[in-house]
Amino acid sequence: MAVKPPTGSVTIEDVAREAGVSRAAVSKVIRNAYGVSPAMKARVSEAIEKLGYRPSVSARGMRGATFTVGFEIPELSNPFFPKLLAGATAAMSGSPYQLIIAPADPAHAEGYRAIQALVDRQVDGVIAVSPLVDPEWLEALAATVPVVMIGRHDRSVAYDTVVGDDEAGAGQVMRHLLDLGHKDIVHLTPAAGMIGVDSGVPQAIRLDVYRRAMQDADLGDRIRVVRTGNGESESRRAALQLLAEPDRPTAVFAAHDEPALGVLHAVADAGLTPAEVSVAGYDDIEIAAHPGISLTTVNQDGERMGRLAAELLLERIAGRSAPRHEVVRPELVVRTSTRPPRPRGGAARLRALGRT
Amino acid sequence: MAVKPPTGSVTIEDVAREAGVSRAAVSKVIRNAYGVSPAMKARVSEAIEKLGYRPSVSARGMRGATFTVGFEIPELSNPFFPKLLAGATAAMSGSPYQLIIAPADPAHAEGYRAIQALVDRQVDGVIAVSPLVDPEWLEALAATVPVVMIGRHDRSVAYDTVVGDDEAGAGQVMRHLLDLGHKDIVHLTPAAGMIGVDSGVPQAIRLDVYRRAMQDADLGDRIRVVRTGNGESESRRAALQLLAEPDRPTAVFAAHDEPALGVLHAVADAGLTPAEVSVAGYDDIEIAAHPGISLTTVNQDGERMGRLAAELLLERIAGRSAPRHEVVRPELVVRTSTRPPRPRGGAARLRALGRT
DNA sequence: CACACGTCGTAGACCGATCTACAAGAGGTG
DNA sequence: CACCTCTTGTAGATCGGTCTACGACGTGTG
Repeated sequence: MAVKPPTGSVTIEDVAREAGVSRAAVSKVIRNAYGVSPAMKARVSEAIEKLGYRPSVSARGMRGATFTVGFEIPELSNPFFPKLLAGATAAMSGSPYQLIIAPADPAHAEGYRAIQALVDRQVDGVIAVSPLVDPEWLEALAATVPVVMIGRHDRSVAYDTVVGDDEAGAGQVMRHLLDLGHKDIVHLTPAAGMIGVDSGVPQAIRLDVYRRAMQDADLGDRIRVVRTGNGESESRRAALQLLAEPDRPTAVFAAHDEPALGVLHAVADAGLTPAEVSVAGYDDIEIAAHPGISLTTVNQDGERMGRLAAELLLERIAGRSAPRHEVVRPELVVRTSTRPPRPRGGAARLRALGRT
Repeated sequence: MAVKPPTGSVTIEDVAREAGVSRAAVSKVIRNAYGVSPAMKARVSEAIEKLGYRPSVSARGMRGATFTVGFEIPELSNPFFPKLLAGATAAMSGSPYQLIIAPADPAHAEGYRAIQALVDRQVDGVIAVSPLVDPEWLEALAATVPVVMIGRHDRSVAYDTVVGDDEAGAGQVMRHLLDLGHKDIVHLTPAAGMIGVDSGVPQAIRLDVYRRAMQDADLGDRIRVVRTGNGESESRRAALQLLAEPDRPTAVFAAHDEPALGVLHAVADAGLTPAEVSVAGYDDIEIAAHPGISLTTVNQDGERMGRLAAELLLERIAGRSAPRHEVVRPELVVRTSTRPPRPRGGAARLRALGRT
């Protein structure tokens, strides 16, 4: 067996008695602090081993560090988030720090509660993915404990950030669609309530880029934004309605891969294929590469983002106070869900003629 | 703002001073224990509110409960596990308990480390999905803290279990494939090292059911088991080799949906479709229902399993000591990735004739 | 030989809560 | 009016570590 079985509650006191030394001595050994003779270290280590002693993190937390970092995350269902976690876990793997994850219960005040729960547990640092929490609140938080935020475009001096270049990523998607010849491009994005007013959440930026790209291509009058929840099923429903309209769009740019999957689903449900309606997403979740899906999307390298966040946090914990803001360059991945638009007959063509 | 900003470190002492009462009084109020007059409660609550006081979980943990339950989980990349978490989070949502998740770092002793980390942090209970940890170790653990294991078929009196009926689920898959007329059915399962010897892990049972079903159908000589890692890419490679063989199987039964996706991927890569090679999985992850995938699989209702596990754990924490073992009934979901086998020419037909 | 110094180990305060035991005061009863 | 009981609040020990201050014990130096 790799590990000793957990033994009821052996305290530092027990170890001290067993080794015939003081509590302080044992404490020194386990922290390998200065002032320990090899002989004593050996005796104490032996006692620890024999009794299966494990220091209580709670007791430790009362004075010093807990060697725990907290990762707050909204919904695990979107496969992009586990990528962040995987990256962070890997980066943390060598360090003495343990990662614990607090899921933000969507039923409760989005993020706040989960982050609070971590802080209450005396974590030595926090990584969070809550784009909606108030900047001032975060500043106050960051004054208490090192904080790294993922996916925020604001630049506080109090906390670090890791974020993808959504401007560039969304720009690439729009250029791609426009280059293919699409003009009726709909943007699918989370409901307004889910995007803070100019909070700089990624979705808000993607939306903005969409609008500007359409304007710049002289398609300002064809701008159309559909709001829907995250998750496949909601977006599928929304897309079904959209596709049933007489002059349906020729392309849909979804703010994330999950809703994009919903749109693809709807396209299939409506008896259509990407040849009729192109679909693009954002994140490049693993399944997007599957031949049955083959979704054009933007790769953000979530693992790298998670790794970066963990590294920044460890630096902060180690003492750095100057803020750092890392931007990860995204990359368009073209697959078969986006194709040139097919010329259509009837109403759409007439409308197009009437306009030009 | 929904929540007060985190204020440095307000202790119970500060609150007591502010309200002009003793520490013990404040403690009583926050635990809403007996012996508090409405007047004092009001004064104290006001002080708590005013100072933004939050009790330290570490300090609490030193004597009593931490109101924290730990969830150990291997790899988040398989979308089935987040389902468990979602269920547990939902079930916990009403209770005063906070869920924290410890990812089992695959680089380190599988599960042990993560579970230990949780116990070190004084959680009031543990839910774990480590099918490989030693039963004796678990018994020792369960003597210390309430434990619920997910996906184990052993029945200890020390800990509760929540598990799918893999016998039934795998049986349904095999019956389905055999009914369709398949004879050359390959089973894809994790490498032997990943399945403990008769530890009763789900994969071992599915494998066993596969073997017996083949025997019972007089296809004992066509039994073929391919070992591969979890994850899409490994199984995809393995499947590509398999499909390149002269007499490739007509159906593949994968022990999980993730490897099943890999097989589907390989089928497409090889220029084939499920009409030539049927594929079945297990778990019914969300994407399986997507028309581009349409994977026949077994629904396990992961959310329900997570919810059950959380409920059992809360019961244990509340004092129950008699063990409970919940079995969730799985259900075959037939989609288009499984179809009747096509008669083939050449070698395969000759071989078949020679046998019969 | 007295003194300073470096090394090793210990005593005890301290962190922030909980919880037991007890005291003070209010109200009821014979 | 003494006595009992019930309610309400407090003092102080306690949990298991960390950390500072200090003492004891060689060793080297003038």
